[in-house]
Amino acid sequence: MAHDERRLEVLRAIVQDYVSTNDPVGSKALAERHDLGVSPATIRNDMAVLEEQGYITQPHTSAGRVPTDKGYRLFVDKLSAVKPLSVAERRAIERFLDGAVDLHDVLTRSVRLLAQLTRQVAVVQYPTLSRSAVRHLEVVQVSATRIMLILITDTGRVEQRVVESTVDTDAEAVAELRGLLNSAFSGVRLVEAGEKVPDLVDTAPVHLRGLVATISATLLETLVEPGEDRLVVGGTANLARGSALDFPGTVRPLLEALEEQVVVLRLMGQVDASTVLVRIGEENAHEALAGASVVSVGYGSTGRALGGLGVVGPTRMDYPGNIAAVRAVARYVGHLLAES
Amino acid sequence: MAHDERRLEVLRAIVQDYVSTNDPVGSKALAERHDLGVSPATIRNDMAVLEEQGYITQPHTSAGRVPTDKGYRLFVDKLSAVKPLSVAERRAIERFLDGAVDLHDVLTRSVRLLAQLTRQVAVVQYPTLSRSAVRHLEVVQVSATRIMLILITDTGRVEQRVVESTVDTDAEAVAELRGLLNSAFSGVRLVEAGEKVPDLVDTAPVHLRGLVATISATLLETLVEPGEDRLVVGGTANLARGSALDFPGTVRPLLEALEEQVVVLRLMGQVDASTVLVRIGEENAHEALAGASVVSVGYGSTGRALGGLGVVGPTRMDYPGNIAAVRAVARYVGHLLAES
DNA sequence: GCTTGGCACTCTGTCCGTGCGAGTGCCAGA
DNA sequence: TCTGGCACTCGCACGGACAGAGTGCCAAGC
Repeated sequence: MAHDERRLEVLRAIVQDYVSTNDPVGSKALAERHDLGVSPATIRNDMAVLEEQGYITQPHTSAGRVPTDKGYRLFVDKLSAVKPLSVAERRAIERFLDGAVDLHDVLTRSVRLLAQLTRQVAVVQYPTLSRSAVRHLEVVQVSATRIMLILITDTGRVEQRVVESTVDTDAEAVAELRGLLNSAFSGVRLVEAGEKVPDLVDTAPVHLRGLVATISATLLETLVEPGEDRLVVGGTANLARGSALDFPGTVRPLLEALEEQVVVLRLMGQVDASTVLVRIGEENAHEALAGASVVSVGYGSTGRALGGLGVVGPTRMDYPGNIAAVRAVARYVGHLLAES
Repeated sequence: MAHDERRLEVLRAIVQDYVSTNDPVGSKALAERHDLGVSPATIRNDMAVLEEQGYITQPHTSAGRVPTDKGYRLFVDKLSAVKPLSVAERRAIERFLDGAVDLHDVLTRSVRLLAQLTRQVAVVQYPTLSRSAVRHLEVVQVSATRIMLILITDTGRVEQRVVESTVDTDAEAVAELRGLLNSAFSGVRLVEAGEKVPDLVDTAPVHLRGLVATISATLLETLVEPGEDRLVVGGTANLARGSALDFPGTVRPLLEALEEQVVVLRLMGQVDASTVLVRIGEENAHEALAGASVVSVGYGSTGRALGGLGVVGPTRMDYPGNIAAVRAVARYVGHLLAES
């Protein structure tokens, strides 16, 4: 079946040429640029079969062929080798990320780096709160009747809430409360901490019980329904590059989806830290992303993903390169967050 | 000088028509749509003068006239009345912003709201750290040799840094340190707090002196060189609306500038809370913004601006409407931040 | 049976010439 | 000072011609 093999080789060549030139690719050009060992006429026959099978299509008669979503899918699954990053790129990642001072800084730098490496739109999700643990709970008295609760997670995220209290509170009570909360919750996963809140009210020393009761609702809310997960987006300027060619109508729906965040966050919720997920065109099951591909992976040192990151671009993208870049950045971010 | 007056009336009509229709406007259309009381021929004479003075220009012979930057400037300064927001809009602002739980939430909502009201790109600056005061300084022991410093400002911003310590530290010392820092810095402006750091090292109790010395460098850095000011951007999808018409080449440089942030932050540094600043086209003195206008104002309750917010769009924008929207949102954000 | 060269066919993108309409500038008259 | 009229200038849309790219098919060769 040298037959089938060559046909796949033709598909690979089509994808590679189309990705790099952005022109529908014809049989003659293929024969010239690749050593397929056969004439254009033979390639034409193969192309006819590939088209019938749905891997490629022609925009119009007398134009070259263009891969379909299905064609890219086959390419990604079977035809593309992992493209390792160059030493220089690897070093650039380290240099770029090493100066980060806190979580926000790490994520901002990552998103820029990723956008630069791939020349696509990059997205990085904040570490999911539901998978994080409490590092510290801080209580600050803002005024006589207002208390601020600050949650710091093991990944460095900070969430804050202000609680109105009907009773006056003194500094000593605040200190006690702080101790109470931290001995109860430090190191505990957020979900589990949430479950423990009712217990806390019951077991608190009598003189603190009122205070604990007052803050418990807000505390619970902070722990179990923490502000929606956030997303850092970068490199949107890359959308304005070949837009007319890459995105049929306009980039507007895509920009809207990126700002809406919720769509992308749903995608990011599906990643795990070991395998890179590639969603091509219609596979995205969301209209705004139908013309786009998403390459994403989870980051996190221990195997469980703390969050996801990835790139969004036209289906006509350099999959091997983007997969490699996304994986490399994710790995490095994972290391960084494990350290801090 | 009824002369000059009518001529200005003509300019105003041109700006209004051009903003709403996006077509170069001719003398005939002008005479029809506005009650200027004179014939198209007269208007043509006025237009010739306006063109000579540099207020309007024609894209090519036999096209209508289009306002120049100078024309918009005159319109903004002299010809446009403040357009008060409708009650419904005012109520929408309140409804939209009232549910915010923390600073990030306030700013994110504001930027969305502003983008929606103006149909332009909206930007909101985080409260400038240099103008904020310390609300609370928190010290958390992360491990035996690592301490995390957390700065909470009176505007609700949170900055965090990890300090490596060579000496082991116990919980009691941390608590003492926390007390020391807060009694020294609570309520003090960041800049001034930074100046007090050396004193602190000298006056600290002997048993804490080593610890204080260890953290003082990081503390100083956190107080006086706090992470660059941040910007929240929203509504970039609005750039993809009439782009071909509004922005000559492409929106790419503009998107890049918005992501770079530094250019926009510099603009925001110039605002104050009382007057709305309008920069039109070339006035922006930055290439990427040369084809755009920026409407910005500071927010903050007390008169001193905590930060800036505004919109960026094509020079062909609804100035009165955008000015009103920007001012209204800034006022409301100021109230919200003063409360919390 | 697979491959190849040749050939006719189809379609797009481009160039050019034409006609139309919008809008102007100028001038003479009110 | 305003107004109506008129000639003039362009840009743009339309349509036909043309070149070029690429295909599909067929008959011949290995």
